[in-house]
Amino acid sequence: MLYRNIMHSPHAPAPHHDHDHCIADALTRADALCAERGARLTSLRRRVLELVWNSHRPRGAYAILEDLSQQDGKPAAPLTVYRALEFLVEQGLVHRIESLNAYVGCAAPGAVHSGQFLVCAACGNAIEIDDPRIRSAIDATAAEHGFRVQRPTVEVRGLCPECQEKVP
Amino acid sequence: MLYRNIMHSPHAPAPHHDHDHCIADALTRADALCAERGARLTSLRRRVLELVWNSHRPRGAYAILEDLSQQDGKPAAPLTVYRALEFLVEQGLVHRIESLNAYVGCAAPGAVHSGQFLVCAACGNAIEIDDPRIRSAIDATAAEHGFRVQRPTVEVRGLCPECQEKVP
DNA sequence: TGCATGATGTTACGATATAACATCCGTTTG
DNA sequence: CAAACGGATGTTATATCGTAACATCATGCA
Ligand SMILES: [Zn+2]
Ligand SMILES: [Zn+2]
Ligand SMILES: [Zn+2]
Ligand SMILES: [Zn+2]
Repeated sequence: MLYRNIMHSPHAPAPHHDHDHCIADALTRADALCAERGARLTSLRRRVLELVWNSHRPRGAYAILEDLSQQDGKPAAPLTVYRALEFLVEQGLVHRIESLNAYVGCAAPGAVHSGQFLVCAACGNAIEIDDPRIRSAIDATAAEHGFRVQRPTVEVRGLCPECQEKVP
Repeated sequence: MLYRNIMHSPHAPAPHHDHDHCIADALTRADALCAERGARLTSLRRRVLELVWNSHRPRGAYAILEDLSQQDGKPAAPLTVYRALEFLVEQGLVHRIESLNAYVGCAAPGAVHSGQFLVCAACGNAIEIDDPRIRSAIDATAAEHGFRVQRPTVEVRGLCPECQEKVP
């Protein structure tokens, strides 16, 4: 069913995209990547990944926990979700947005990239980008300071195109 | 007394700098800036700023709270510190490090800059930088996406020069 | 002096994250 | 097959981070 989830995520990065396809695609790629690596994408982890992909808005661990509890009828414990998220982040299937304490599906798992995000303050969508200029600028300035880069965090808070029209 | 605080902050960005001077300088600039703006740098806010500047390591709100409580003998409430920090961040005297949920003194208050940090995973020091290449790369890619930038967050986790020598 | 405004105190609570230990379950191996 | 092993999950409790609501105090001004 095309466009089904537009109701669920009214501020998607591409406003009229088929988000069901985003989800299905993310799960398919996750299956393939984990199989390839011998990582165990268990039923629970796969369900958490699906819940993270529920929209393009970063979701808090406790929000995911609620979804999970509703699915199962019985309430789940925070650790259940945190452990699944830990696995998914390790595998590069999910990114943590530090400035929101929340998690969002990776747009390009498997590819080497450093996780840069444009986070809309109005609709909450996080657009993942991978701008080599940002990365090389970071690498250059780090080198000048003799600093060895492990994990760069780039999170740009602002307004996405759709939300600029609404509140100009 | 020169070098006094080397004991207190053994991993300062410039290993042998006079940190007392950092603190005094930060307080002097804060006084001047707030006077200039008509902002009220009260006794409490000034003390919190001093505690943030205790080292170059970002400190959590509750750590600052403990210091404050010890100074006064009586325990302070979290809100006391959070409100002071809110003021200091608004005035650009302190930055919040999102990836650590912690606060660090601004190296160049008053000047326009966007807050970029090299955060050492070993010693915990946060070196503040303001690389125009990073900022313009962010602006460029945001423009290409039609995204209006409000507040860029750049926090690079890695190893500072001193800590690379210790754990190569 | 009395008032207005902003700063601080007090209490309670909400949100985020992890520690410690038990149990389950699929795989390997004797 | 049975025993042993290791990773995944369940359970309970607790640590850490942050804010709401309301009272009180301080400061400057009419
Ligand atoms: Zn989508
Ligand atoms: Zn990604
Ligand atoms: Zn938006
Ligand atoms: Zn600064």
